Amino acid sequence: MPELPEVETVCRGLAPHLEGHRIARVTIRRRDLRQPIARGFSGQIEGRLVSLVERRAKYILLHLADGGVVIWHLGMSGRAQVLDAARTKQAKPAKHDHVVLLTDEGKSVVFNDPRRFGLMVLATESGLAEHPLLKRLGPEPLSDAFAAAALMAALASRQGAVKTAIMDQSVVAGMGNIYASESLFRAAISPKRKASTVRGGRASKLVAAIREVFREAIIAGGSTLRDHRRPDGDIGRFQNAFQVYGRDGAACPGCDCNPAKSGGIRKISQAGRATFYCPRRQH
DNA sequence: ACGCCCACCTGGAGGC
DNA sequence: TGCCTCCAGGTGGGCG
Repeated sequence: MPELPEVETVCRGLAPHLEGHRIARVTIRRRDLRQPIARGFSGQIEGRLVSLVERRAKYILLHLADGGVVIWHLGMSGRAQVLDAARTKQAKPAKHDHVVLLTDEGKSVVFNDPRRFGLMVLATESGLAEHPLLKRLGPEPLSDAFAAAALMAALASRQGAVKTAIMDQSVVAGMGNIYASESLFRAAISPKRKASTVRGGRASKLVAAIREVFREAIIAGGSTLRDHRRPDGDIGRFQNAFQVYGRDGAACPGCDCNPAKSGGIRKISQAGRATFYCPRRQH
């Protein structure tokens, strides 16, 4: 499920309930996620103060005041839900609720993940940048480090398709399958174009398109196809703004190509993932 | 080093 | 209703 905008939305929803608060108790109902939750995890978290909630790529980082960091990934189907004190008291765990963080205000933060592709591990603040999960991540697309020159350099040696390349987390941190198609559409670049040929004006357009799509999607609270929810339970709205994703057979919103006359949005498969694009508009 | 294929896991949708 | 197949927003290991 979650790509950069969804994870950003989750972080912003969690922050008011966690920052400046202590984690009073940790309940683990299943440890066998993508990486197993370590035996000592609860003991190392309980009683500690959360100083900052932030996102890096598709990871949620819960910084603890005394030097630890919880690295949390939602996988494909993960959700983070905040329950207020009253609901925490009466709530019985739902199916696939794997971890519950109880705060000093009596609220709970619940990690629910049916497919268990997510993970939650404890790292140290000092070793964070070199952590195996984080050390190969590329620049944050909404930061100044993500510029046309940097993107060009990252793509220069790549012989494969640009769509597959920008989904590599070392190229664009936080990119995922939906926003890759949407960004390439906005930049009018074919997803099949060889990555190394995205240079100059095309690279600049792609950088701008990626930034624009992510910014708009964050404002919309992300995209809800099935699983994504804000921590308060609300769904995102950006799925209503998709221009190509999931719209194969429809007319392209950027040109007048008629689906009945072999125009319209096409669906293809690249590296095993669905890609949507308009062959008339994107080159 | 890169690129492709697959596995990991559950559940929803659609066909018969 | 039930069974079967396919598909899904991510990641990384194995292989060529």
